[in-house]
Amino acid sequence: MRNHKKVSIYDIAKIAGVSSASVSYVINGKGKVSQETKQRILKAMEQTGYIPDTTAVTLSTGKSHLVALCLPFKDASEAFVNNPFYGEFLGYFEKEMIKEGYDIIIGSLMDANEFTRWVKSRNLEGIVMMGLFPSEIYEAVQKLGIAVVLVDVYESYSPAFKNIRVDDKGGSYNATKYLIDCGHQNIGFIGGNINNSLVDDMRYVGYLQALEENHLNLDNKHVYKIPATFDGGYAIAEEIASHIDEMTAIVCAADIIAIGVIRRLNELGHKIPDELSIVGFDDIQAARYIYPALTTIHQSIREKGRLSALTMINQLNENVKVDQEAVVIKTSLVVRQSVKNIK
Amino acid sequence: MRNHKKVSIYDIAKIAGVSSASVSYVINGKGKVSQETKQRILKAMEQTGYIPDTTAVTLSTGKSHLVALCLPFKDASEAFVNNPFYGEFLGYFEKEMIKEGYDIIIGSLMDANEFTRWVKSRNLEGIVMMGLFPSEIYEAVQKLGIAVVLVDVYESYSPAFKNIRVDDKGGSYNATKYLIDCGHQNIGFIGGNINNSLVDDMRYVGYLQALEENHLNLDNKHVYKIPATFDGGYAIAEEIASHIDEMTAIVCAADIIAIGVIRRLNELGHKIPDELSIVGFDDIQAARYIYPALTTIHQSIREKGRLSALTMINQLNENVKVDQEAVVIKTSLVVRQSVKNIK
DNA sequence: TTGTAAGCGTTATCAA
DNA sequence: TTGATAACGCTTACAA
Repeated sequence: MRNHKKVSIYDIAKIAGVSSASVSYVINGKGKVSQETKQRILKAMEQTGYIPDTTAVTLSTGKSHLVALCLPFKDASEAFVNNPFYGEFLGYFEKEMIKEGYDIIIGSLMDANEFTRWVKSRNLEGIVMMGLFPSEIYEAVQKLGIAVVLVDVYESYSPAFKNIRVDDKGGSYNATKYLIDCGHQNIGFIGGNINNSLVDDMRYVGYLQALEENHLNLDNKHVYKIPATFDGGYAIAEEIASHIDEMTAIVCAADIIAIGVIRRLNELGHKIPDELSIVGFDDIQAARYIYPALTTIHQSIREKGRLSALTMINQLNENVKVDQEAVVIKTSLVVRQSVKNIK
Repeated sequence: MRNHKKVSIYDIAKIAGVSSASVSYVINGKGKVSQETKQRILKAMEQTGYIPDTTAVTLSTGKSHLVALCLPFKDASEAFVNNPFYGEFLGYFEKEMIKEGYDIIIGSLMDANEFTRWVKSRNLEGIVMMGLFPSEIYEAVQKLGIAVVLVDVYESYSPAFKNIRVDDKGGSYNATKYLIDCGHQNIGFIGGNINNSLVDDMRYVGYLQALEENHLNLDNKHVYKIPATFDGGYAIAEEIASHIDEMTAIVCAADIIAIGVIRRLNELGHKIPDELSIVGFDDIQAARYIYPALTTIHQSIREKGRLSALTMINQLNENVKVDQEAVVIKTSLVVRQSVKNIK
């Protein structure tokens, strides 16, 4: 059927004049094989251009060296298109996993049954779930009994799940505090529902906390809840514009929102940051693209991806070092041009 | 070893009181199985929650239902981070492949040997290669004898490779023609090296052709070659600025370049499009984010991803319908605000 | 229509 | 230190 029958450990065993077991031993560095036979085997592998078959290994050991990255969208394309964040995360995550010999496949939002079938039929060794899924999915995942890493999730479903998060509250606090330090007193907030998760709430809480600590009033009129998309920001900007005299600054729970707001405000002839200072959260690439460039809270997607991978690998190797409940990634303020000092 | 030994076709065969072959038959809809036994088998599968093991199927049939998307970067993260385009493509491509039961894994730039090993050990059924790879890779791929789809590549390596491209020349022609129709006569060009491939050349050719057909002079002083990145565009903007009186418009071979140029020009206090009209190519999401929003040539990443998948599936099914050399995706002009009519 | 059994490429147990 | 051999879960001649 296939072109040139592939060479198996039997072939190389025959050539080297040994048993297939010995071949397997030298491949895996297990068992004790004399230097001499080892050399013969190695030479045979060389000659024949032997390539081990991962599929057979998987069938035999149950280890597929395959890990899934799951996104809470019906189509993964939805995620990748609307938010470059997912692509970047995938890139960094994959990079680390590949080093350890794992390949990544992408999963999307499916019902619990489908999900279970998929994971089992592929013999996936682990899954990282970004953002919030319906709770029945977590139950299903738990039953699977494989390595799980949750990213950007505050809800706790199982002590077996490892968590990677960003310091959302602290970041938002710092963003708000920065505005206050720049002399702003009337500061609004635009929150989105990022995956419907508590991430957004935490960012709101950070904002609130900064206001309180500085004895500033919260004016609920100036707190907006919208979809965390460019279009969401674009749309709410009209409303913002009509209240623009009542605030001097606004904090956005996501860059993509801020970008939409700024875009529309520009269109409406408002000057940023002269008429309104704006800070974002995330520091996506596009934050640099716009004018004025967006002052924002940087979260390292690289770190997120890398730590997710390391946490995963730790579990896969079953030599879990630290059993910490969650890894929290620090944020930092990136000052660009969307905030005016009005002191 | 594993929790609860998984149920195999033997288990369900026993329960149903038939042979494992019959079970396999009903799973695959092959062979003739009487309605009666079929029902018994189905019931047993139901009861036990049977889930077929893809790994075993692969080992037995050689079909892994796994396809690779390969990116010409050392780290795939490089691609995903610098250019949201790759993530979007992945999303759309994957969506179609999943419908047909294939999962996708990501490949990067490796040497030919590594590449071959990877593909063979995973029993990949096909690969799509986006952009230009070193030629030894193509030789290696050809030897593999699996389904191959080349995206955005003009060089032809093998008649066995299917090609998906965008009408780069035509798009660029239209962009330039649009400027001319708006009254522009002195039109510059900024080209990047997109994967070092001929894509960029084609876009240049389209620009040239429009100039020629309209008896406009090409002034080589106003043709720039830079890296196709935001920073590339940002950097060249100073130079552009110093010649801004000599041109009224400029066409950029990629949106991301145009965005960098506009960003810097804004910073330098130049008014776009009053002082300089700019058109891009690609229509990435960020083209809408900036102000003024970028007038550009739209290429449908969705179509690209979809057609790549369909072409791949066609080959995998070995019922290749049309043996066309290449699929060319049409482009369209998206008029936004970065071009001024000066007639 | 159904069953038997070999084969896919490994690993790993148990003897030798 | 080595070699037979069963096992992993499925497909598929071939025989019944």
